[in-house]
Amino acid sequence: MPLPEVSQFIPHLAYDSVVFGFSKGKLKILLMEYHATGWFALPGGFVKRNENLEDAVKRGLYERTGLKDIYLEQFHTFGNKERHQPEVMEKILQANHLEVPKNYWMLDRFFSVAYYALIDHEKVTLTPDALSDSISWYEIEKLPELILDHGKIVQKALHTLRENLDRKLIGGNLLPEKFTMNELQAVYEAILGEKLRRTSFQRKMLSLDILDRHEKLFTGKSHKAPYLYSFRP
Amino acid sequence: MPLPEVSQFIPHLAYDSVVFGFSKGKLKILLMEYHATGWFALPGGFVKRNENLEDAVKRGLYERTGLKDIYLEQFHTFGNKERHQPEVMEKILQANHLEVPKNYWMLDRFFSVAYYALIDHEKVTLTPDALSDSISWYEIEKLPELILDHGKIVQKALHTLRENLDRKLIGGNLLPEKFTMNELQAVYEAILGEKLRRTSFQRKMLSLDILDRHEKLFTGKSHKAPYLYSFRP
DNA sequence: GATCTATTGTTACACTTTGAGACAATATTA
DNA sequence: TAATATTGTCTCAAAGTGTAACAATAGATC
Repeated sequence: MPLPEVSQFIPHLAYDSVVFGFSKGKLKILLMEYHATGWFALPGGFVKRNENLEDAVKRGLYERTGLKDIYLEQFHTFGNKERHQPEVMEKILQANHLEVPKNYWMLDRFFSVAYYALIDHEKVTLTPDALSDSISWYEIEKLPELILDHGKIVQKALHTLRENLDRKLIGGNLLPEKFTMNELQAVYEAILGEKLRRTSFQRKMLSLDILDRHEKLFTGKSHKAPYLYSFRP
Repeated sequence: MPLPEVSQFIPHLAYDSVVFGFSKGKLKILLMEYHATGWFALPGGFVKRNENLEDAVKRGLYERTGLKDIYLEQFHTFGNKERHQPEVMEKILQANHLEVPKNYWMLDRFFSVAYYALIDHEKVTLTPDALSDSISWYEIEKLPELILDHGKIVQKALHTLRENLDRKLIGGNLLPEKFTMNELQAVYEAILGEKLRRTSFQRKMLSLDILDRHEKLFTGKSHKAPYLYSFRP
């Protein structure tokens, strides 16, 4: 792998993405593990000289998840000078047997525009990039330590997600097309980190008039079968 | 005035600020008018190489308003490539009789991190910067046309301000230390762009338990005098 | 000083929303 | 057929909100 050249990219500017997914009742995010360092980081990248900011994020997400048309929200730009730790990036590059020139642009100070994404856990095809061993799901409750300020970025993403939960149609993006009311409630509970009342939740969701009710889902369990719902287009 | 050198600043990165004030029942923002162009813009600036992003914004606001400890919220970063219109900055510099070198850094593509600020209209001492004729207040309802995407930035700031109105203590930052309930209501109405019910508003504000009630304000008018309130520290 | 006017602070009442639980419906097992 | 677990709906109380009425009062008018 050749070293990226600064002529292709905007210097000093990067993005990081907090990609949320939901499976087995848990809220999870995607993390990358860099080669030979044991270091974990958010999936991020650089913006091309002639590329829209949001398109750069979509490009990065497409390369790593295979998904287009992802639900994306920009939530904060991190610009403290304490973010600048050139030895971190240097070690990551060296661990890939790359010869890092003096004053190489990737070692400069970077400002990072952070986005969160919501995706259907089942639909992704995870592909690590050239610098990393793996990209995979980690429970939001059990994250490893992350490089730089990525831990703070995750916390801020989660906080924003909670604030937006009532105002934007978030639940649907984390579930398949059709889902039961119980599954939707589990998503809300995982995001909020608290239990909700079943009856109140059902009444509230139905009163919002944003769900379509479909056929019942027979799971083979010995009890009443729940209806399937979808978000009204 | 000498041209700023790129060695001092982070290239490709700027900030813009939407500074809200309230007077005579109207919500207003600060705009600068550039020399000899008739062009209006938001107060903005660049980030020094060794400066925190937020400190750069505070520095710019201090230079223009004389205020420190300003209520600041970052709300979005604008990064579309359509923002890049080098002829605009070139004309602004030329109008100041500056010799603009070829490939001068200020003509490059810029990403702008946008903040809104809330200040007490009475406390400011407005000082234009070297490139502008004036900095002054404009009613949010009667803004002139702005350069680049600054009109969109204002709209997004206003939208965010409305969304945050219930969740953050916004009203107090736009008023003097002590104020009447009517003045507070006028701030809310100006931000939301709609009339509110007097009695519901009073009950709601008092029930939040965030206001201290002080002495009455005697204005000389022939009716019951209103109490003064302040936000509880 | 008595009365009038405009505005403020509070209360009353209807209506809506929410919390908490009860209850009926039902898919499968025993 | 009865038992069990879960779902969808309803009930009732508690809390919150829209609306209007009412009482309080600072100054003006007589």
